[in-house]
Amino acid sequence: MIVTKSGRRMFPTLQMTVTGLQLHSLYSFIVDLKCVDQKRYRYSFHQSKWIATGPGEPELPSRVFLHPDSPAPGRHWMKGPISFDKIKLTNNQMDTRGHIIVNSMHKYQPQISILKHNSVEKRETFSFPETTFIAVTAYQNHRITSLKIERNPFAKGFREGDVDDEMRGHLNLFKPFFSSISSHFQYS
Amino acid sequence: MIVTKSGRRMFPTLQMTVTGLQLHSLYSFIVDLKCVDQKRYRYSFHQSKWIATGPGEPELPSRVFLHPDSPAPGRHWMKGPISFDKIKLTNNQMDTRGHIIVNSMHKYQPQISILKHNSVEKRETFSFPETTFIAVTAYQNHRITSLKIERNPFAKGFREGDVDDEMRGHLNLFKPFFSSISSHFQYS
DNA sequence: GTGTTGTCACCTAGGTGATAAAAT
DNA sequence: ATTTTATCACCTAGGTGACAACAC
Repeated sequence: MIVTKSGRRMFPTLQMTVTGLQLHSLYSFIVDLKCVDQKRYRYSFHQSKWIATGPGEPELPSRVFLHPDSPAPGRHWMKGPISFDKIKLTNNQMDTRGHIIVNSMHKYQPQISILKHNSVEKRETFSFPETTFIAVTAYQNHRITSLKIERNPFAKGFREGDVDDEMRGHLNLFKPFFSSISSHFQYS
Repeated sequence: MIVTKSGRRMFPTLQMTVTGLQLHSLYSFIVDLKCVDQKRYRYSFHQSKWIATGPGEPELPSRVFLHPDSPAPGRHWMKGPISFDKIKLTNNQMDTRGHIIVNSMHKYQPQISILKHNSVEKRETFSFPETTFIAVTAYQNHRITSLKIERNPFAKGFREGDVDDEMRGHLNLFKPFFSSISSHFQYS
């Protein structure tokens, strides 16, 4: 995942559906990033894979992303997929804009917390392994670059089309969808 | 104010500051448009003014604009000016997008309501005379058109500049501000 | 004649990876 | 040698009034 000083969105977007909430109780949804191991990674071009290369940076002041709809009744959250597309990542430890701070070349696991606003607050935290990533300031793997260019609408300018837009639209019908990672959670 | 089928923002933007709210009580802010008289208007080019010309259209199904921050604690609303820039007006009576429906060539008075979410709900409605307007599908008065072009950033393409942007920036320092109508209310 | 609609060029605002320069 | 930064062209997304065509 690309990380910049001014903050970069995640792509694909973190997204989830949830069932089992109480229709009229208030909930908040919070995302944070857990550094999965205290290791620095480097990409081996020969082996085409990431390799852990020893002790990483110290843990960073942890920031969280509060979903802008929070707090909202269960009814609202269950209307459809909950999208975290406004999350921005930065490697600037002095960031003042509230973005989530990460160390480049480190591996992260997004965590989602559901906060239930009752007389007693209840917090439940969970994560989906399919959403782990390594933060970078420049892509290390050409196939990741291609995937992002193909799937992110904002990178359309880098697509080199032997097919025009209309034809591409038809072709896309046969490709797996990949503009968000959609996970599901059953609240209980 | 221009009105279209698909919905048009208001310009200048409705905006207000409020004091006197309880810091931790929840409030919602609601805007609606009151048809000030059941009259249709036409613009007299000779007299350079609007003239009432008899009975207007029947009252329309009233729609309201709920400020997207609602509900929020008093503390939030008093942090700074509350902007209603997302309001959109339409003349399409079949509108399905939740925009506020108005009749063209009729005069309207925006109303703001503060809803206090307590054990007992309290609603207080008020309006600022400086924000009345007549809805149109095309500008009738050339001086209004000029004002909008001068002040609305999105209309920059229609400014015919004998001065470049940097020079204009300096000149603007001497002009009265007119990109929003900012009113104040003391809650009690 | 009068008012409305759809389309357009021209903007604001901001999200992409490429690239060269800089930092480490 | 490796990683980071700043800038850029090229997009998405959507807000302007002008204007010609249209409806009544």
